[in-house]
Amino acid sequence: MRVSRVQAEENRQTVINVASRLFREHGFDGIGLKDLMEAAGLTQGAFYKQFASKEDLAVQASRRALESASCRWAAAATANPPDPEDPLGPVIGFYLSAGHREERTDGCPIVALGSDVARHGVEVKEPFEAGIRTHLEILGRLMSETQGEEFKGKAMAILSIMVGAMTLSRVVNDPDLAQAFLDTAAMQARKIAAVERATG
Amino acid sequence: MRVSRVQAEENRQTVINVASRLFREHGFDGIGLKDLMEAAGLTQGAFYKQFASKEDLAVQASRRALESASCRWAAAATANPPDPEDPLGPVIGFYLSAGHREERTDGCPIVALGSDVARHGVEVKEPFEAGIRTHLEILGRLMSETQGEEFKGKAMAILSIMVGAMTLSRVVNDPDLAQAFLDTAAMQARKIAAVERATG
DNA sequence: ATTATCTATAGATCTATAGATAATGC
DNA sequence: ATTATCTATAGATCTATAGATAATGC
Repeated sequence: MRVSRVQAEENRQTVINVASRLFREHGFDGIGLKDLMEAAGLTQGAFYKQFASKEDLAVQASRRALESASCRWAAAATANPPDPEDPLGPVIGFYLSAGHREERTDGCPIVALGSDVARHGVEVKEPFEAGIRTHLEILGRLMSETQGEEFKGKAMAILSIMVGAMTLSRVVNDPDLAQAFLDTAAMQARKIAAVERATG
Repeated sequence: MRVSRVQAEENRQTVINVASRLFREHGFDGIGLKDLMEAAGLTQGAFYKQFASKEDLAVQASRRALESASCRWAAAATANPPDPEDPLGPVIGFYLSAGHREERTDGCPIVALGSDVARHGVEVKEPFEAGIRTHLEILGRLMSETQGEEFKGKAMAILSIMVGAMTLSRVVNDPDLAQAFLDTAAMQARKIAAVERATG
C-alpha cells in the first residue's frame, strides 16, 4: 500500500490541484474530504498524512488556484504584441468573456471564492493577496508602456471592474443582462486604461 | 405551544430576517437550520411548517437581503440633494467605506453571497437579479439628471466597480491595500459618471 | 378540530483519528 | 524500521420527518 516518496509528493500535488478546482466549483464548505480525496484517486484516510486540516488544504488549494490564474494572465499579456491603442486587449479578451462566465471550475478564484474567503482568516487571505498583487503588476505593466505613474491606481480600478462584472454576470438569470455586464465593463476598463487626452 | 396566526407569520418573518443576516455572515452552507431557528427564538422542529426546504429559505432570505440593500441605496440617493458635480456621492459614501468593508452581516448581499449564488439555481438568482436591476435604476436615476441615454451602460460599469472593489477589499490582509481598492474605485466611478467633456 | 411549535429521532454526512497493511528505504 | 495508504470508526452535525403537546379558531 505504501508508495515511494516521489509518488507520495505527486499524490499530494494531485490533491492540491483537484481541490483548487473543486473548491472553486462547490465552495470550501460545499465539498467534503471524502469526495476531494476520491477525485484525486485516494481514500479519505490518506488525507491527514499530507495535510494538517481541511483549512490547511484550503490555503494550499487557494495558492495553487491563484498561481494558475496569474499564469493565465501573464500568458495572455505576453502572447500578444503590445498595442498602445488597446493595452488591456489580451486580458479583457479571455476574462470578460462568456466562456469564462460559464467556466466556474477553472475560472478566476477571486470570483469563485471571494465571498468564502472574506469569511476566513488571514491564512487563506494571504495567497489571495499575493495573487491579487501579481494580477495588479501584470495590468500595470500593460499600461506603463504608454503612461507614467498613475497606472497603479488604474490597475486597481480595472481589476475591480473585471471582478465585479464577472460576479454580477454570474448571479443573474437573464443572459442578455449577464452579457451586458461583461460588455460595459470591457468598454469602461479600456477607457480607464486609455491615456488622458488633453481636456479642459 | 401553538401560537396565533399573526404570531406565526411574525415568527416566519423573524426567521427570514435572521437568515438574511446569518447567511450573509456564514454563507448558505456555513450555518445550519438548528442555529438559524435558535437565533430566531424557535426550535428546529418548527422549520418545515414554515418553509419547504433550506433552499426555499435561501430564496426568501436572499429576497429580503436584496430588498434591504435596495432600500439603503434608495434612502442614500433621496436623502441628499442632487449634486450635478458629484451625482454618485450619496451611494459611494456608504458603499465604498471602511465601515461597509467590516460590516459583512448587514452589508451588500452581492458581495457577501455572490460566489455562493453563482453555484445555485435559478430560484436563488431570481431575487438577486431583481435587486440588481433596482440598484441599476437608482444609479441611473442619479446620473440621468445630467445626461442622456448613456447612463444605463455607465450604471452597470459603476455597479461592477463597486462590487469588485468591495470583494477585493475583503479578501486581502493588508489594510492599506484594502483601502486603496475602495479609494481608487470611488475615484474611477465618479469619472465614469461624469459627463463627457468636449474632447478630440 | 385544527395547527404552530415542541421533543425526539432517522439516516446521511462531516472532520478527524486509530490501527492494519504492505511497500519503500536504509 | 519506517511510512503512505487503506479500512473502520468515533463523535459531531446536517437536513428532514414523526408524533406529542397545547393553544387557537371555529
